[in-house]
Amino acid sequence: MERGAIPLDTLDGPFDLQATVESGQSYLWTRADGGMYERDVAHGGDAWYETVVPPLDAVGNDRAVVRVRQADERLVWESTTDAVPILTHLLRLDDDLDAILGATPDDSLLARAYEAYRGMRLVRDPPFPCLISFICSAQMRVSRIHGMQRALATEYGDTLSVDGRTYHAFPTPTQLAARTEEELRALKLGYRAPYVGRTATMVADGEATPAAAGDRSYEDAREYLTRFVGVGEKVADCVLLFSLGYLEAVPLDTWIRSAIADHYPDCDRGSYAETSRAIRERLGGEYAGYAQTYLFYYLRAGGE
DNA sequence: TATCCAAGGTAAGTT
DNA sequence: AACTTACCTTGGATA
Repeated sequence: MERGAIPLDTLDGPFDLQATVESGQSYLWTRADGGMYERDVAHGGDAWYETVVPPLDAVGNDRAVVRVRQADERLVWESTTDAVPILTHLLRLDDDLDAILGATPDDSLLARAYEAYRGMRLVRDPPFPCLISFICSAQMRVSRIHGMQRALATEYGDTLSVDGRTYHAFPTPTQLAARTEEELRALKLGYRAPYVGRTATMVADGEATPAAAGDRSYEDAREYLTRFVGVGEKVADCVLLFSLGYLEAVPLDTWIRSAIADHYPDCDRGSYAETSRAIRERLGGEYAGYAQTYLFYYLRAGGE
């Protein structure tokens, strides 16, 4: 594998790999020590994280195995190709985090969340795996969502062997579409199994693709994504925020809804669309999704 | 040890 | 359009 390192002082603002990868935005990385979401890694800890990256339109890469760890103020990587453009894309190393956080409103809850997870960035997950991940996320715990994605990759994705280690790529739409509902239920997807199968079939058949939402304005893009089975407004917002770069998207999940009830009650406007507009405005508009993701991670970890 | 419950919601059926 | 209800599974809480 090729090796390299990205000095973190070349970025605009801080970076925290553990917070970025384990905050519940992406379910496509695994920690090499196996402790993902379960055993604590101190912020700034030096665990290896690894993933198989599909070809990305924005990067122009071939499929690649990427391993990365944060140590000594650097992002150290090993990869089957040059990982710098891939990591820059996936982990949003090109964001000016100081400017983004600086542009959000003066708010004591947000300030505590920013302080607790200083350096956490949003991710840019590959669109199809992101879509499937969040279809699986309905009424499910973070660690189990991750387990489902690992099971899908292990069972139905390509197996790669590099330097004596085995990696599993996330299944392609065609690979997933070939599975029956019963097979997917056997992976403990529950009632999400037919959603995953039918959505994979839609993509495999060329009927629609999540990346196609990216050409639209934010609310049109959200509406577009709800054509996929198992995708409502909340899951659509997750795909827009964590894959397609709509940083204004604020997924109204259980945690942000409780934050609205406790801290921004005037933003509860009844319907998803109207509440979404109100909280988006309250969290600063353009980068409201950054604020949402800090709040989600902070509140889920027990912060108040 | 047994039971209960909520987990990053959505689809389908009613009013 | 807004409101109900069913839905798989399981780890952790409660009895």
